[in-house]
Amino acid sequence: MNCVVLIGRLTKDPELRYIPGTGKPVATFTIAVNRPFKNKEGQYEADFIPIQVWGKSAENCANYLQKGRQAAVSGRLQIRTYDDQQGQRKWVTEVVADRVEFLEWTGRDEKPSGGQEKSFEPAGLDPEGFQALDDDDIPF
Amino acid sequence: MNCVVLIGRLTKDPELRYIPGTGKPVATFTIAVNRPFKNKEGQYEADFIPIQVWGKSAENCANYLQKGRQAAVSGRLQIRTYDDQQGQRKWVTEVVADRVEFLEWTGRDEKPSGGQEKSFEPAGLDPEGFQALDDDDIPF
Amino acid sequence: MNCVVLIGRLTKDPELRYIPGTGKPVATFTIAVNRPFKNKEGQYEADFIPIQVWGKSAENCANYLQKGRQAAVSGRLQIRTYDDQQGQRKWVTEVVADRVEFLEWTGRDEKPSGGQEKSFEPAGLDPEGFQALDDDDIPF
Amino acid sequence: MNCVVLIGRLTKDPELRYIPGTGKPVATFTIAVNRPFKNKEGQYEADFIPIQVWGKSAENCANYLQKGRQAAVSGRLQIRTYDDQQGQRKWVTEVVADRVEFLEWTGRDEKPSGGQEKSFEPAGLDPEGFQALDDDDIPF
DNA sequence: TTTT
DNA sequence: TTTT
Repeated sequence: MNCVVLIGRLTKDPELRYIPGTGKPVATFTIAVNRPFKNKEGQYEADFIPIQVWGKSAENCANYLQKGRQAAVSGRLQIRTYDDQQGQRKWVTEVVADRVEFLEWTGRDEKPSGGQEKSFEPAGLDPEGFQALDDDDIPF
Repeated sequence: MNCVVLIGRLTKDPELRYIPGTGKPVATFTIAVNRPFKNKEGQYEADFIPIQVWGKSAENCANYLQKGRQAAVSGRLQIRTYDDQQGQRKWVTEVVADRVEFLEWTGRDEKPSGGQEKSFEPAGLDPEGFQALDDDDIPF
Repeated sequence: MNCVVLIGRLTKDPELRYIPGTGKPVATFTIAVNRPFKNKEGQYEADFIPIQVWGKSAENCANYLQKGRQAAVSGRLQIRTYDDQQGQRKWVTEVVADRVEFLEWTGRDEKPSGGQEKSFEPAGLDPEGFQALDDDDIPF
Repeated sequence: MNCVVLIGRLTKDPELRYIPGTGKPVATFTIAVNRPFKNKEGQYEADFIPIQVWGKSAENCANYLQKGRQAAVSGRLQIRTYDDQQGQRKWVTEVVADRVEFLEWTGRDEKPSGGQEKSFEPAGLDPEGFQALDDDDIPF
């Protein structure tokens, strides 16, 4: 059993790539999850948690999410190892999402300046956004 | 282990009561959680899940949540039995929340018509909204 | 978002059925999830939570789980309505599992009486036990 | 919202320390969480996830958990930074547990050799094991 | 090395 | 740098 649920805001726009060979889409981004308590300095802090999403859901994230947007993510914790340029073994902990929900939608904030907006659909209305990911075995 | 995380919209304004004797606040409401797939008729459906919140968090819900608002709830599943007026034993399943986050805030949608708005703070900025509930043993 | 994780013991052996027409397997059982606190009488209580499992995982549950066994279940909360024999509308809350893990194995308690035992594999070693369920739209 | 639920086995005995000054107990250990799918080589792998537990629950873990034991952990993901001996900034991801359940108990496997056993109570029967942690602001 |  |  390995379940994670997070709600937070993107620190940057998602990055979308396609795995060479298979063409499988994968999106990565980081969300800032606010802590529910203050630190010693009386300030709220956040945890910055890297997210990995595969398949059609990855493309939805690339299309509909941007820096600052709020999202809910469910998935599993995964630890990945790699060797850096100096040959040092490194560990990365990330959440492999099986589901991403978009918690803000342009229905509300569209046309602030009359400009053309990205169409923005909540994941809850997008059937393609919900498919399970089954391609976790391809590391970067 | 008994963990539940839900995101949905309130079907009505929360109801706030105070337990006679102890004065302990408790809020109840129902959230509509959209299902991520269509039914046979090609329609999305929702599950309507009753929520129970205790303590200071109950008062925050009563102050900041209203019908239609989006909220994230974490807590535990609880089954409560009672006998109805006809003496029939009934079962109620509900989520006893230990945490409620408010996912929309008037910073964005304030003054749509110039009317006076409820002040609306995200739970993430309200330290009082995060305290753990410790009084789950008082049934209705 | 609708995520549930439970750990408890089966109150009875699972029941396995096959949906007429599709032949889709579905298993149902109830788990007793102990509450982490005492009631007013100083006793621990449990919540008895109905579980529904589909597909190959349903057959695994029927084969490997029995009354008293401990299991971990993850899935989503679902509320189902039906009309009883008296034409009364009834509500049932259940957890539709997308994953069931078996937390005890006969490696430890095998052959208590020398009798023939069900073969018992932990879910963690049974690749078939992990497949996602995709057939949640068939109500009973 | 930041919820994690894991089930796995301890890779080593827990380490228990007391924070200088406050005397607050904190236990740390790593659990191996098996992945539900095989890698390219046809082998199952595991994620090794560091856990941090505070307060009375920390002492319970130190007393009742050992290398190889199975445990269920719920809590939140936290990312901690520190500077190593070379002055390099490092990131550590860990789960701060608010609840640990012990999934095996000596009631079953006691006296394999007639030796004296640690008394072993499941967390579900140990009221002290369930108290909330409120001291997350003390880093190592 | 970050979101609001 | 790991559990069963």
